[in-house]
Amino acid sequence: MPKIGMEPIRRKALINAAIEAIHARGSFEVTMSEIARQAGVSAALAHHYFGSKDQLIVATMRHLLSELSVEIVAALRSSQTPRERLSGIIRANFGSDQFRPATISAWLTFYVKAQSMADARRVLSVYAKRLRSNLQHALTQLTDRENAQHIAEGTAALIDGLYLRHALLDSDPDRAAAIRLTEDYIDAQLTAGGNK
Amino acid sequence: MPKIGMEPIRRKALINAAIEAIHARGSFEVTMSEIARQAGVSAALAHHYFGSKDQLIVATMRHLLSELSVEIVAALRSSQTPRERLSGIIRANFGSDQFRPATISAWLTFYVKAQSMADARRVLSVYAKRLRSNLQHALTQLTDRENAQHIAEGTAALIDGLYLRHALLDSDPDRAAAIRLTEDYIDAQLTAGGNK
Amino acid sequence: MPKIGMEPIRRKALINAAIEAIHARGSFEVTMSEIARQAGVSAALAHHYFGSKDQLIVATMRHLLSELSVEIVAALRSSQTPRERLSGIIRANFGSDQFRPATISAWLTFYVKAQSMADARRVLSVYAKRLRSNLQHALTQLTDRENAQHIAEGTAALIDGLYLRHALLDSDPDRAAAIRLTEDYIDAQLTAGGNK
Amino acid sequence: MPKIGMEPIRRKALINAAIEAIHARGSFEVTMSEIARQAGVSAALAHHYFGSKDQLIVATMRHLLSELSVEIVAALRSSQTPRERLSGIIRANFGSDQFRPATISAWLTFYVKAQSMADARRVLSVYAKRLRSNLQHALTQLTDRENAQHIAEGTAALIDGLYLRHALLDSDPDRAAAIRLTEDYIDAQLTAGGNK
DNA sequence: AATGAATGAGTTTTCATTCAT
DNA sequence: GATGAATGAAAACTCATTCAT
Repeated sequence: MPKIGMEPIRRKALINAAIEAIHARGSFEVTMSEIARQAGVSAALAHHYFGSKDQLIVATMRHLLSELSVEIVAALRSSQTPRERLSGIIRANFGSDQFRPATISAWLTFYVKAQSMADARRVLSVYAKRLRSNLQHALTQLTDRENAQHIAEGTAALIDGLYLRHALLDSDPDRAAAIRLTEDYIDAQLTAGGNK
Repeated sequence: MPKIGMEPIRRKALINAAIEAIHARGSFEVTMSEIARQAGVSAALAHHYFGSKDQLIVATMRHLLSELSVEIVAALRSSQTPRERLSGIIRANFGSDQFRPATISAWLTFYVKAQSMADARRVLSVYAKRLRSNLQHALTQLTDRENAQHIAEGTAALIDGLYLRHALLDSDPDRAAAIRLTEDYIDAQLTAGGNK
Repeated sequence: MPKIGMEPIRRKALINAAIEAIHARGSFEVTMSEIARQAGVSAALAHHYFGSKDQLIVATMRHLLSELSVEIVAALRSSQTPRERLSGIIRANFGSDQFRPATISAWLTFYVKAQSMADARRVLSVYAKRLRSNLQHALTQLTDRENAQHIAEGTAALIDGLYLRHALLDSDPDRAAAIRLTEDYIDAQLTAGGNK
Repeated sequence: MPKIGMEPIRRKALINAAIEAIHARGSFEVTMSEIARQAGVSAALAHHYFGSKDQLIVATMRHLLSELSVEIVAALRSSQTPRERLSGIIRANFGSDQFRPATISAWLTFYVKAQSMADARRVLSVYAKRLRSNLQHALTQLTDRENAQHIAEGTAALIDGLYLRHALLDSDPDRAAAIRLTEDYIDAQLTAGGNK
C-alpha cells in the first residue's frame, strides 16, 4: 500500500464519518473519537488532518454545501427556461443525497453550531445568500423584482422548514411530496402576483 | 425576603434563565452553572429543583410550548371565521414573545436536542402535531380535505423555516414580513386550490 | 400533640431509620436525606438532633451494641453454670433482633467505618473486648487459662465470620444453624483441650 | 521510556494503588484521584483504562481473588493427603500476601460493596462457594458428608471472622495464631465427629 | 502516515450542612 | 420543635488535544 496521497482519502473518510456520527448521535454531542472510530482511524489522526474539532466541523459543512452547489449548478445548466431553473434548484435541494436522514441531522446541527461559531455562521450565510440569489435571479425573469424577492424568501424558508420538520420524523423523507409542496408554492405565488 | 414558597419562583426564574443563556451561548453548550448564575442561584439549587440538566431542558421546552399554546388558544377564541382563525394561529406563532432572537435560538436547539433525547422528541412532536391539526381544522372549512392537508403541511414548514432562517440573522426578526409571507402563502394556495 | 419530649422519640426513630436505610442501600452510601425520609422527618432535623452524619452513625452503633449488651446480660443472669453462660452469650449474639439482614448489613458497614473513624473504632473495640472477656470468663472456669483464651478468640471470630458470610446471602439467616455451629466449636475445643 | 504496551502495566499499577489507597483511607471512601495519584497517573487515565470507579473496584476484587486462587491451587498441588490439602487451603488464606493490613481492609470493604453492587456480589459469591467447595471436597474424604459440610461452613466462617477481627487491630496480624486456631478447629471437629 | 498514551480543563452531579422563619 | 431554602465543596466522569514513537 502506498503511503502517499493518503491525505485526501482520509479527509473524505473523516468528513463522511462526521456526517454519519452526527446522525447516529443526533447532534454535535459526537466526540472526535466517535467520528474517528466511524472512519476507522485514531482520534489523533483526525486532529492531524483537521487541526481541531471545530475545523473538522466547518470542513464537513463546506463539503455538504459544495455537494449541494454541484448539484444546483448541474441542474441550472441542464435547464432552458427560468421556470425550469427554479425546478432544478428545488430538485437539487431535495436530491436523494441531500434529503436523507443523516444529511438532515447534519444540516440542523450546523444551524445550531452557526449560532456560536463564527466560521460556521459565515459558511451557512454564504449558502443562504446563494440560494436566495439563485432563486431570485430566475424569479426576476418571471415576475417583478419585489414579488421575486418575496417568493425567493418564501421558497428558501419553505425548503429549510421542510428539512427541519423532517428531522423530527422517524420515517424516510418523502422527496416527491417536498418537491410538490415547493413547486406549488411557486406556482401559486406567481399566479397570484401576476406573471411578467 | 420570604423563605417559603420559593419553588415556583425559582423554577420560573431558572427556565427563563435557561432561555436567555441558551441564546447568549447560541446553543445547548450552556452549562448548568451559567443558567444558575443567570438566575442568580447556585448550580446546586438548579439540580435540586429539576433533578438534572436534561430535565431542566425539557421543562424549558414545555414552558415555551405552553406559552405558545396559550397565545394560540387566545387567538382562536377571538376569531370568528376559519380564515381569521388561520391568521390568529400565524400571528401567535410570530408573536413578539415568540419570534425574538432568544426564543428562536432556544427553539432551534430544542429541535437538535430532540434528535437525541426521547423526552424532548416527544414534546416537540406534540407541538408539531397540534400546529398541523389546528391549521388543518380551519383549512378544512375553506377547501377540500386533501388540499387542506397539503396547505397545512406547507404552512407549518413555512413557519418553522422562517424561524430557522432568522436564527442566522443578526438583525431583529421582522414579524410583519414573516406574517405577510405566511398569509400570502395561504391565500395563494386557497385561490389555486379552489375555495369551498 | 405535646411539643415536649420529642427528642428521645425522634432520636430513636432516626437510629432505626439509619439501620433500615443502611440495609436498603447496602452500605454507608446512605445519605442523611434518605435516613431522615425513612424516619419521616427532614434532614435538617436529623442534624439538629445529632449534629452530624458521623455522630448519627456512632449513635446507631452504640444503640446496636447496647441492645446486644442488654440481651447478653439477661442471658448471663438466667444462666446457672459456666457452660450455660456460654450458650447464653451465643444465643444473644444470634438473637432474632441481632441476626437479621438489616442488622447484619449495619454491623458490616460499621466495621468498615471503624477503619476510618476513630469514634467508631473505639466503640467497636469495646464490643470486641467485652465479647471476648465474657467468653473468657466463662471458659476459664471450664479449662485452663491459655486454652480459654484460645477458644474465646475462636468463638468470637466464628460469630463475626458467620455474620460476615450471611451478609452475602439473600435468604434469611438460619439462626439455629449458626448457634449449633458455634456450640459445636466450643464443645469440641473443650473436649480436645481437656476439661478442668 | 517505552510508550507502547503500557496498558497492562497501568492496569496492574492502578489495581495495586487501589488496594493501598483503600487501606490508607480505611474504606471505599477513596477517590479515583487518590488511587490515580498513588499509581502516579492522572485520574483521567484510570477512567480511560477502567471505564468507571466501580469497574476498577471489581477489577481489584478479581485480582485479589485470583491471587488467592493461585496460592490455593499451588497449595493443593503440593499436598498429598486430604488433611494436608486442608492445611494448604488454610495456609494460603492466611498467606503473607493475603493476611496483611492492606489486603484485609480491602476485603472488608469488598464485602460491603457487594451489598449494593451486583458485580461485586457475584465475584464474592464465587469466592465463597469455591472456598467451601474446596474445603468440603477434602473433608468428605475424612468424615461423613453431613459432618464435612458442617465443618466446611465453620472453617470458612472462622477464616472470614479472623479477617474481620483483624481489621480492627492496629498491630500486624499474627498469621501463625490464625492458622493454629483454624487447624485446631478442624482437628477438634474431626475428632468429635468421628473420622472415616 | 499513524497511533497509543496521557492529561488538563471543564461539566454534571451529589450531599452534608447551615440558616431564616 | 421543625423545615424548606440554599450552597460550598468535592466527587466522578468526559473529551479535545498533545506528544513520543
